[in-house]
Amino acid sequence: MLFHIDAHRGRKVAGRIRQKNEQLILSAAEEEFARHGYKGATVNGIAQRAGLPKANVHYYFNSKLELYAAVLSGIIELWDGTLNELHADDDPAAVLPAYIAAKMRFSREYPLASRIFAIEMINGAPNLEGYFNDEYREWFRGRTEVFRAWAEQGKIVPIDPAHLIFLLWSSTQHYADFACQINASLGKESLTEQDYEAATRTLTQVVLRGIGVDVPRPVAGTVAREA
Amino acid sequence: MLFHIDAHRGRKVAGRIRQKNEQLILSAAEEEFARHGYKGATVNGIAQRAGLPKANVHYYFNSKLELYAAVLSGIIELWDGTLNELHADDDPAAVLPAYIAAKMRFSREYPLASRIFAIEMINGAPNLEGYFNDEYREWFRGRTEVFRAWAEQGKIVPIDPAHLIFLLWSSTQHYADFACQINASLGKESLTEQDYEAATRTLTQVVLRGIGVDVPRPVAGTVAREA
DNA sequence: GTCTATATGGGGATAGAC
DNA sequence: GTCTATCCCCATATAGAC
Repeated sequence: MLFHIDAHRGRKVAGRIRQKNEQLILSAAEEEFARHGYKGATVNGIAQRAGLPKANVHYYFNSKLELYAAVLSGIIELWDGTLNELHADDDPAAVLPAYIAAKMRFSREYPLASRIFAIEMINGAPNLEGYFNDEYREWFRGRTEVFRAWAEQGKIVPIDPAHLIFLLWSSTQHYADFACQINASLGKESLTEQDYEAATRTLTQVVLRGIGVDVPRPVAGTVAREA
Repeated sequence: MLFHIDAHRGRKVAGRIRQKNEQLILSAAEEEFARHGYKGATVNGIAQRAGLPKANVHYYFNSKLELYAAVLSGIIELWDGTLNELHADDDPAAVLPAYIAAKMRFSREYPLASRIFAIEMINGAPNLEGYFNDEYREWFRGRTEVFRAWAEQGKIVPIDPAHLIFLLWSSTQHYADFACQINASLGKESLTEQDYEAATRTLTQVVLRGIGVDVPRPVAGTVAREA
């Protein structure tokens, strides 16, 4: 609780340094938490990865738990949203492929976020007390209604919407969370752009066809059968 | 390294006690590792759950890591096998529903095993060095060949077999690993037998239809529309 | 074989110099 | 704002009595 003397110039510089360091720490923490879980990650490891002494981590984030909470809240912000793009009057043949592609892109771009979230779920979400509340349940019910409406309008076959959503979530997140097993199965160090395209295509194909929607022609620009 | 005096009766009793205690510890360890991860679980917690003093855990399993390895190896034994039931000359319409049902049953009966395996994967399988070797890769390739053969015989539509397998794995394991989120979404404490039936049915329906196999009528004995 | 008491190390957190 | 040195707790592991 110190106040600085030279407010105008001092604060600007300090603010910049603070912002930079906090970001450094958050990125390092994300990596460590994803690799070792909450308990397994150490403040020391996070500090080293960030290139800072351990005490600085405690300076910016009072405790390890507080730091974890900050990482987690950043992830939650990223999380929601995508599924909200689907509406009852949409054409599933158009919006579902977009949704699957978005989720796959997410798995590829933010694998660490996906893994931290997954570990949190597996452990019973001990740090997300407030997240799964009545509001969440209502939101989910609203999302299932979209699929139910599609079925009623004959756009898709009658299907249990909740379990279909779970299928979409699991199959896409799998590419981030189980990357290790996937790489081993395919005999690669990591997946290429083409692998992700193949995964997205396969998933889209099975799901759309699976709910009775005609599979659209590949989007212009996608490799079709050159390989 | 003590030897007992009354060998014949003593050994039998000792063996029985040992077996019972080792089983108790393994079960307790499974629970703790699944809830808190490797580092997060404590030998104390495991001992308490098993109803034994901490030192006894070290007596039966020399170190925490050794105990974890024992738990993990039990899981790996359970793991493989199911996918081996599929053969090129099978009828996918018959064996795929059985496979999906078996995986779903596994998720329901051994959720802890599934979660420990999942955490291990997310962390990059640090304790499964030997597992993902050339033999594994070969095994996986063999499994993909089954689907390729089905496609060639016109039993299913042409599809990327590897990604289809990932879809089967992810969507079924999800019910064990993300039970927390699933329960919250459905507004339940835990899923009922009916929920699992609905999940299995939905999954089977989407996948079979998705790869161009006629969805079979519900198996005799299954509740069809009473609810 | 069982259990209490303890050694040892590592990790989170803080004091206090700069 | 930054960083070194240190405190203290807790977890693994073991020694040794019973």
